[in-house]
Amino acid sequence: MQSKREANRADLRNRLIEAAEARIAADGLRGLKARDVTADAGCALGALYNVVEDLDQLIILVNSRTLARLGEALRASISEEATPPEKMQALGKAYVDFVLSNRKHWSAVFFHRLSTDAEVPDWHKQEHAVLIDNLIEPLAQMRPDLSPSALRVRAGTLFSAVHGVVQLSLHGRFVGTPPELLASEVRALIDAMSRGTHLAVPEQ
Amino acid sequence: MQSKREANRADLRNRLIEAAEARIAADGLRGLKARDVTADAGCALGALYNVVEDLDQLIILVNSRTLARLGEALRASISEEATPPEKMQALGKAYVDFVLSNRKHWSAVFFHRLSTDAEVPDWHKQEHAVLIDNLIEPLAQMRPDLSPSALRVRAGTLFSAVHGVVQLSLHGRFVGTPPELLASEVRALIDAMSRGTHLAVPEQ
DNA sequence: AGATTTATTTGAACGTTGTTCATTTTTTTG
DNA sequence: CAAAAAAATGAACAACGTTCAAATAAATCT
Repeated sequence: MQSKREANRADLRNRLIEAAEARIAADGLRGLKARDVTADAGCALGALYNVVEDLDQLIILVNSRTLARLGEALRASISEEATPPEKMQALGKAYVDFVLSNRKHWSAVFFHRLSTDAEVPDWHKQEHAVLIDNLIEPLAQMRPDLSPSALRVRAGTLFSAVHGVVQLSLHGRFVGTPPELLASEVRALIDAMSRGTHLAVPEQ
Repeated sequence: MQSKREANRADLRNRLIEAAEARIAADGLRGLKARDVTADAGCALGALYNVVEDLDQLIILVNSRTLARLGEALRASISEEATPPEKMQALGKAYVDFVLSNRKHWSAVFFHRLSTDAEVPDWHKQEHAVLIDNLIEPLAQMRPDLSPSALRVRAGTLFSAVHGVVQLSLHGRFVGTPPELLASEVRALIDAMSRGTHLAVPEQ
């Protein structure tokens, strides 16, 4: 059997991901050093490259986990009996809450840029869908005129707008919403966009 | 006279800023290397540190120029006789246009993070005010109920929302607005927020 | 103008990165 | 249990940003 090899490999991989996750939580993306994570995971420096392509790919694996956790938080925030506008507000609040209690991890998801040419793998791009998946159903109820594809577009715009407010509030210089007003401004934004976004999305 | 010293100093500083500006335009923030800019500017590697604190500070100086150009583009986009909603739409369009034709420089402004502890100098934080300055007057006309400070907050939120849509459209993975729909989605967003943002901003 | 002091420019050298690869160690196979 | 295959190791490398003693240039003084 070759299961021992595979098991060890998977074990080390997980230890590295967890070490990287902890380092990012503590010191942010910039605080992630190959020598630190390998020391934390209890392996040699070079071992990292047996189990993972790159430091970049290790970051992607951590971001993948973060997106999964965020997706779960968003999904859990909507109760079946809420009205569509209530669901949207719940999602907005859940997003803000998640960001506030996972700031470094959230920054890693949205600030990480690949070093050189390399492209973000497709499977990881797809994982970002959790950011808008839960928006589509309530939005569809409020906008029966929109086609499924137009709905996806508008949901993406809605998320992006909320995300922008959150991001500049925490990372922006001077122009962002003051953090103590973040929650209420996001509420106002979602309110405005839920009620007021009645311009059509051009098809095709 | 000691003007020759000062002149040379200022000269080199400008050459370095321009070299850095060109490198950022070509290769982005990650493509900015001390050895490259000093070679481009025609000085020794160490000379950079006589004239500028840091590579980070050099980036800030480039970003400062970018913000000035952006501010000018925004100011120029509003015609005196336009209605407040028209002014807002003009600002939104001007922002999108500027980003599209200055992508790398714009990314540098919003993605640059200082390496270590150091804080962004206050004068540079203040420069970001150009992003919302032109929004306040039309917004004030549409929302006479808001106090000056509430107006600033709401203008910041409005800008942040538009900025988020633009950013995730260009840099986002999968969830952002498709670039070909960016202009129309920003229009819809501004329309919604201009007409619909009627929730109060809590004072203090 | 020439000598002296003062300031600046220089690039070799340092410390810290991510990544590689010959060698050693471990695991699997015969 | 020996031979073959795979994986783990950490020294070495290249590419960074940054520093600093030495060299060069500018300003000041007699």
